[in-house]
Amino acid sequence: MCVMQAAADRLAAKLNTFVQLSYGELDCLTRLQSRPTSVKIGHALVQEGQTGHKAFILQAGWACSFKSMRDGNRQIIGFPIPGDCIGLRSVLLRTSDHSFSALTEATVSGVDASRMIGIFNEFPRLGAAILWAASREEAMVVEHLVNIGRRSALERTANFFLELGERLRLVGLASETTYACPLNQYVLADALGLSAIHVNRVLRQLRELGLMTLKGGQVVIHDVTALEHLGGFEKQDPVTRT
Amino acid sequence: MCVMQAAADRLAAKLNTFVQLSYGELDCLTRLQSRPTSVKIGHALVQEGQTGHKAFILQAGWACSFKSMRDGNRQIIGFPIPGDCIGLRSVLLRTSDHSFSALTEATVSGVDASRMIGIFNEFPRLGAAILWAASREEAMVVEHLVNIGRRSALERTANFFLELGERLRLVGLASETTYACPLNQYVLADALGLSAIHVNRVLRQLRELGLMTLKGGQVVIHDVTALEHLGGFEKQDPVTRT
DNA sequence: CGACGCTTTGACACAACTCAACAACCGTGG
DNA sequence: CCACGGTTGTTGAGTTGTGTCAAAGCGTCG
Repeated sequence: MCVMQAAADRLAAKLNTFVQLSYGELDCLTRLQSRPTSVKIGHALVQEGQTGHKAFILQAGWACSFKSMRDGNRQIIGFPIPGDCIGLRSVLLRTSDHSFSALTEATVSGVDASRMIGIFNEFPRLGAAILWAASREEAMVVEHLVNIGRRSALERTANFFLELGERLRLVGLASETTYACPLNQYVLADALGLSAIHVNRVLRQLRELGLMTLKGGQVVIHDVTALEHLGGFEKQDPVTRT
Repeated sequence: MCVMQAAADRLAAKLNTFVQLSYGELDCLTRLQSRPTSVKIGHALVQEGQTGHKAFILQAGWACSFKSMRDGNRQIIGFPIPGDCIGLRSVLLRTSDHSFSALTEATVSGVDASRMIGIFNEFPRLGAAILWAASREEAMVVEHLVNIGRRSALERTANFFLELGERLRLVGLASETTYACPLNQYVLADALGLSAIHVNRVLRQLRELGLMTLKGGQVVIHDVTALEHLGGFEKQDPVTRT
């Protein structure tokens, strides 16, 4: 087992949960990525409408993917956390349909787009693993869609923080009831499809109900069961390997 | 050019727009699919939470993918149209996170899940093409998310019918200004994140503004420019082949 | 210290939901 | 042929959730 290697490279660690990767495949993944570089806060990684991009693997820090609209509003699609791919789709579709920007100082490794396609010839299993990762990402977007489309602001927010917590826990960045979360109320509003002011009201309500608190970039969940019930949250199935 | 073959199989036709497929690859696609079978209206193709499914290619008719919630509500994720994959993700993730059901009489071809994985070894380029198709699908979900999250009911509905029209036009099922659309107001409500009654009011408004009409399963767009402006609609980029 | 970013609060407006009823349409069976 | 029930569409009245505007509180950092 290549534990060290897996720990050093979050992408490998992630794909490895899906298919058991060989040394050759792990090596290919390593060569695919450039040396990690750091990104300043607020800096855009991928611009909407751009062509011929790179993709990135987020190694540390927080980012968000979003689409901005003509009226100046924006909708945040998701928050990549360490280990997640950024802009994978833009490599395949050749043109990005949304932007990415760093929410905190972050470090990313670039992935060479042209070599990406070549992988499918050289290491087909790796291709399947990447497809699997893309599918997981899409499943998250679907969850997000359901959340916004069919839940009230309160339920929606509860669900959001539970889901985020679960994802962070999978990569060791959250405990059972607490995690660091640098998202401010404006960012949350853009993610939840609410106004920033209403996010504030909702957070207060969650606090007053004794369910959870977001203060100083720290989420603390006081009553997991009640919060899960409110948010209509169901635990994810564990991953089965192929 | 295998025009006949491409026309006979909608999946091949679709993937072929991305990578130029060889005879071997086209043949593989054909073998991958079972003989088309017909599905009764309202019948479920994939059940949420099921494991070990097949995927399907929709050859004719309408379907929808949706997630249902504990309170009986549901959110429709998308409407596969002929040529689209159904349940591709459930094959990869091994467990489906949402359901599919037929909205009209439909015909589908089954795809064998186990062989699906094998494709990546035998025909890597085909794997890349499938990944590309999955990416397109995800881009549609993202559009849907933005639509629901950041647009008013009126804008949202306008955008929805324009987007649907464009997709149908790509497969020859819509003209510039009109297309058949068997979706009733309840279904539209579940897709747009609105109540059925409000959908009715919005449709009336669109009608009274002289923008578009939905009557008797037929969408007629009266003023494309104005509708596009209202819905914040931007035409898709044409596909570039690899 | 002031400036700035973020949070909090209140008052009010408006969009969208709910409930309740009715109208049009369509296939079915008498 | 008409009467019927079921489904879908239509409309109005009243309620509620969420957005908007305006202003003040708080921390942090220069």
